[in-house]
Order: sequence, then C-alpha cells, then structure tokens
Amino acid sequence: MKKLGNDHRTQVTKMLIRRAFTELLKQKPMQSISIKELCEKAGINRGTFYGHYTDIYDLLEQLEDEMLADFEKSLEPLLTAKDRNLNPVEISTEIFQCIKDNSDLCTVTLGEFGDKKFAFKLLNIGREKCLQSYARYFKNTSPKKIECFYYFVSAGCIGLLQKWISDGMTTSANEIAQMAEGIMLHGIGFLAEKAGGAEDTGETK
Amino acid sequence: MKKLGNDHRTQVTKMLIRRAFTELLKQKPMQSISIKELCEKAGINRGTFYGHYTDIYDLLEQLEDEMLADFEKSLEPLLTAKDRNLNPVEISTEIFQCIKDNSDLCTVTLGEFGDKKFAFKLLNIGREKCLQSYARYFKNTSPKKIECFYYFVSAGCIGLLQKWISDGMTTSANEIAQMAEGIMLHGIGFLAEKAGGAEDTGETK
DNA sequence: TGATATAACATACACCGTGTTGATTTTCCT
DNA sequence: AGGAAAATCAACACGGTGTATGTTATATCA
Repeated sequence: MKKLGNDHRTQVTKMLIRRAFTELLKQKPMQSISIKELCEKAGINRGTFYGHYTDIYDLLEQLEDEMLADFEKSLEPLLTAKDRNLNPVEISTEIFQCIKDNSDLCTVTLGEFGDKKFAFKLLNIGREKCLQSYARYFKNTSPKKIECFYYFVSAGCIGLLQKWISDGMTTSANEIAQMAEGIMLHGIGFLAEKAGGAEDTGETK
Repeated sequence: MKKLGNDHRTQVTKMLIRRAFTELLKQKPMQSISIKELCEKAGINRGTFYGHYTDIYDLLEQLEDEMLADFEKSLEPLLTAKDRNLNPVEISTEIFQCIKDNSDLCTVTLGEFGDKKFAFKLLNIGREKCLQSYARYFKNTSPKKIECFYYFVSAGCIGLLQKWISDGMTTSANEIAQMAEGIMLHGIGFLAEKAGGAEDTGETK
C-alpha cells in the first residue's frame, strides 16, 4: 500500500469503493466481504484497492474517520459558543441529525456488526465538555461514580441510537435527543413525566 | 458437519477446543483466528473440529448459548419466587457474578470484538419481568417511551459492565449492581446521592 | 467381556482469497 | 504537449478452507 495523492482519479475510485461497500453491507456482515468481490462490484482492479487500503477493516476505519471529521465540523459552532451555556439537547440533536444524514454508513457502523470503537468515538466528541460540566456541579462526588455514570449514559445513548436506526429513523432527531436527555436527567422518573414533548403514539412526524 | 452425540470423547475435545480458543483470544481478535491454528493449539485434528462446528463464529455462538443456559439456571430461583417481589439489585448482582465466574469467555463476548447479540441476549433474561414491572407502575405512559427507556437502560448496563470488565472486575458484583440501579432510578441525580452503598474508594469487598 | 457403533485421526485434494510484483495503459495537471 | 501519477492487467506463491477418503482408538450395550 503506497501512499497516493489527492488526484481526481483517486476521488472517483474511493467513491466507487464506498458505494460498493455500503451496498454489500446491506446483504452481509463485513466479516464475510472479500476484497475480491468488493472490487468486482465497484468495477475497479483489485490492485487499485491495495493502493488505498490494506484491509476491509482499514477501509471501514477510514470511512468512519471521515464521517467523524464531518460531524465535528458540524458541531463546532455549538461547542465553542462561549457566550452562552452548552445546550445538551441541541448538541445531541445535531449529532443524531448527522447520523441520519449518513445513514448508509451509520446503519452499519452502529448496527449489528459495527465495531464498538466507532460508537464511542462518536460520543467522545462532546465527552470532555460533559465531564467538565458534571465535575463542576458535583464537586464532592467520587471520580469513580462520575466515570461510571458517564459510561452508563454513553452506552445508553448508543443503545437508544441503535434502536432508532433499526426502526428506520422515522422519528425526528430532536425527539430522540429529548428522550435521551429525559432519561439521563430523571432515570425511571422519565416514564412518569407528563407529555414532555416526546409524546405520544400519535404520528406527529 | 455431521451431528455428533454426547459421547465422553466429544466432551473432552470440546473442552480442549474451548481452552485453546479462550487462550488465543487473549492474544488476538477472533476475526484473525484460523481454524487451523486453533486445532493445532488444542492438539486435535482439524477434521474433528468440523465435526462439531462449521465455523469459528459458530463455535463462539455455541459457547455463548451454553453460558446463557447456565446463567438462566442460576437466576431461576430469583425470578420464580412468587411469594415476594423481584429484587432488581439481587438479580443484577447475580448476573454480574455469573459473568465474573465466566470471565475468560465474557471478556471476549462482551469486549471490543464481541458481538452485540450476546449482550442483549444476556439482558433479555430478565426482560419481560422488567417490562411487566414498568408497565404496571406507569399505566398511562406510551409504550414507545417505555421501550425507549428499556433500550437505553439495557445498553447502559452493558456499557457499565464493559467498563467493569476492562477494569479487571476488581470491584464486587454487588457494588456494580447498586451503581446500575442508582443510575436507573435517579439519572444524574445519582451523582448527588450521599454514600449510597456503593461508596467509596475503600476496599470493602 | 466381546461385538458394534461412533468419534477422532491421518492424509490428500481441489478451491479460493490474499498480497505482491512488474510491465503497460490511461488520465491528470501545468 | 509532456512528464508524473494512478489505474489496469496478468501472473505468482502462499496459506486457509472445506470435503472425502480410509484407518485407528474408544465408548456403549447386550
């Protein structure tokens, strides 16, 4: 795998690879996708693939990183707004929206066979900010508890996210974000809340 | 892969395979474990492997299912006690303890490269019971919200579990179970609680 | 205990994906 | 237009896979 520049040609082949990859992922888990069939589907030479990636896994990782870079760019304005407090729901909504926009890849990277690293990279975007907030409010709480809470809540959000994805992302990003916040803030008490905005069975898409 | 009976010999080979498998998993992700090397390490013939499993993934799945059966057996007395209410912390503690007892496999099945199916199968053991409880207490909450809550909390528990595992399971199962319950019940309010049982850095195993 | 069934072994085989190489053609960029 | 860089093509050795063969060892049951 020799390094290749940013030629116009490489852009095209990368796009072809990505397209073929996501299509194949609709049919089978990535573990059983061979480089050979990927290249055939993409209509490129197998040697060309090795020019850009070492591996199927390497491919996925690069695609993930590109996405994450995009996400961070979208979130930057929300995270650096120093004049006002961070709005967790706003941030979550933005993230969920980004995922919706990249659903072809995200259904995989966050789905059944996706690697867990990606999911956590995702939530780590706003991690430090969150932890700082927690620490500020709960000064005499042991770091251990804070850490546990963070892990629980991160994983919880991802779980909710996965449910959302497997349901076809029919509800709006904002609604999911509000659910997530509600649960984080109140735990099971969230279920007792009266019509928090994420209500109801009515199809108010 | 022809089906084989429950001979004494098969028990031995299966045990050899399991041992070799878990040892290899300490060194590399299962994706890069070949059947060949597995059999060499186990000291069995490659053809023998195919007599029992079709695949490395098939192997893992069977091992998982065996574990789950064990878990359910351990939990049965807690779940069927009709004379008194279910005690969530007790149940969680029991599950976490089971995992600790099978840490050789669980560090993999729940770890970085484990498949997510297993984690959810795990929490589905007590799923219906939980949902029934929720539904009983929150009669006029939409099923959608309840479902979301369940997914969030399930995933959260698994996340906490994974952190616990990657930390080497040093703290007791009960302590983790109490943390999990605290977060589920109070959300971020959990951080404000004064010395709930799961306190502190003191090693009160 | 001895006969039969069954599992594990040993070996061989064709098949396929991998990763790499070198020569050739096409495309881009200035 | 001309040099540089990327994509193509053909070919290669290598290693794991899955299957089939016959043989040996061991468990099960009458």
